[in-house]
Amino acid sequence: MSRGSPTTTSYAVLGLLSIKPWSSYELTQQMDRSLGRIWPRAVSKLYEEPKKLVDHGLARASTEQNGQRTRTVYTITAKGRRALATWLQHPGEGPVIEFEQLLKVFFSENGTKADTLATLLAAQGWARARCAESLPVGERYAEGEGLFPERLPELQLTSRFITDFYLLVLNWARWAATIVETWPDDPRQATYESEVIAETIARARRAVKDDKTEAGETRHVKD
Amino acid sequence: MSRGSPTTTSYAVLGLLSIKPWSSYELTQQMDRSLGRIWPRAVSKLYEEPKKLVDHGLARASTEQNGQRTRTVYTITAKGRRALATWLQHPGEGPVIEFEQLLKVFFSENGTKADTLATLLAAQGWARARCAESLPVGERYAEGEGLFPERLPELQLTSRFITDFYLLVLNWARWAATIVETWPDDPRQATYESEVIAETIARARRAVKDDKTEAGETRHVKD
DNA sequence: ACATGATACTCCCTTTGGAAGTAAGATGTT
DNA sequence: AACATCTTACTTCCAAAGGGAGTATCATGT
Repeated sequence: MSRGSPTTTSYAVLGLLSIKPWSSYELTQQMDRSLGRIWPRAVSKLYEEPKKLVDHGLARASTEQNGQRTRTVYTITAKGRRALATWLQHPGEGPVIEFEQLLKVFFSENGTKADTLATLLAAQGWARARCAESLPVGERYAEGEGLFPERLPELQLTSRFITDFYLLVLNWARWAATIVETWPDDPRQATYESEVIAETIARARRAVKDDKTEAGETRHVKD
Repeated sequence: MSRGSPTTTSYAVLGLLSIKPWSSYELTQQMDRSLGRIWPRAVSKLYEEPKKLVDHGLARASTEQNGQRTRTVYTITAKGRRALATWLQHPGEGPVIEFEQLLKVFFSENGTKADTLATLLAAQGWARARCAESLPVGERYAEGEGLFPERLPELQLTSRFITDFYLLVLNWARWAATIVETWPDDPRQATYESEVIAETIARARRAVKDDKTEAGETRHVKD
């Protein structure tokens, strides 16, 4: 009656258990607040996942009583810690993105200029809302009051990616809106700018060729 | 015997049909080459989707014969075009990202410094490989030879986002590697830099506050 | 006392991923 | 010409996952 082999989601939950024991409700909350930004999972599945970990011997469950209510707390096992370490030995897959607003921009010619502008505005709003959610969390860490401060070496890396991703969405949507503003009302009559294409090609070319340059930090500091 | 209501994937396929009729195999190829970068879908589902469109009256199927082999070609209907236009009237959801390598960085303390560096190197490789795939496509468009050049007003917008996303992954992974290089062998003994946290906060703060600035284009040109 | 929100889950049905498979045509190699 | 390999053109199957709807109990607000 053993369930299928552990998935990446299994390891995500196991990784949280490596920090401390969590109740299943707390796990869903914690995923929603942090990991869900880079590995989003439905709540129902988050309740199932720890049970699978227990089946595999990677975690233990204990039940607590609060009046008529029970709460299940999960704790990582030594086998779980070893499994996590083994999982970390393989680099994992690159990012997968699903961007519905961009999909709509891709098919703009089937709608109106106003549709496209509204979509780009919504993308901007999305990015800002994400940053607005992140800010107080970051500020709490800066004040020395964030959760699990011993994890800040990792958190500084992951939060930088997440924030920059939001900024990418925001800046792209703003830039794209300046272009779509110049479109005629019928998107089918829009024209493109060869310099935009050329700039995009130049950026991709630099990435492919920049194998030898360790300029990452310089670039980031100077932004 | 009507299937469930159209999904975003349905509209993605319908959008491709709005450009021209496609056989189901061609649809899978085209998704793999272009739309799959921002709306990835499994091949098996891509074969199913056009059948659903036909069920809903949004497309028509016709069968062609090639020796003993048949091929099914799908064509959008007028109802399909209207449905697509209606779908475009609603802005859609912001991006969802699943980044397994970043998840592993998040749990670095359970592995070794070398694990983390390998993961960051793999992320760089991923980004470069994606740019290397995109380059010849972009260059073909620059030479005036790309597919569906009448769609270049849209393509210039979407390809910019996609390329900049790859660059984000590449530059972040390089920058993160410079930091992880300074870590001790045991990641649990690593320290963080408060300036990094502060910079991330500053970036998020600017995004939330920059409601009034239309600096998108300037920023992009100056990069 | 009652309403509302939070805690703490479960169930259900649809969508989706991806591996494995089948079949026939086209091209390459000997 | 025979065979191998790749491409075209799909289908099937089972596991993973999404998300809505639901139940029950505690805690807080009015």
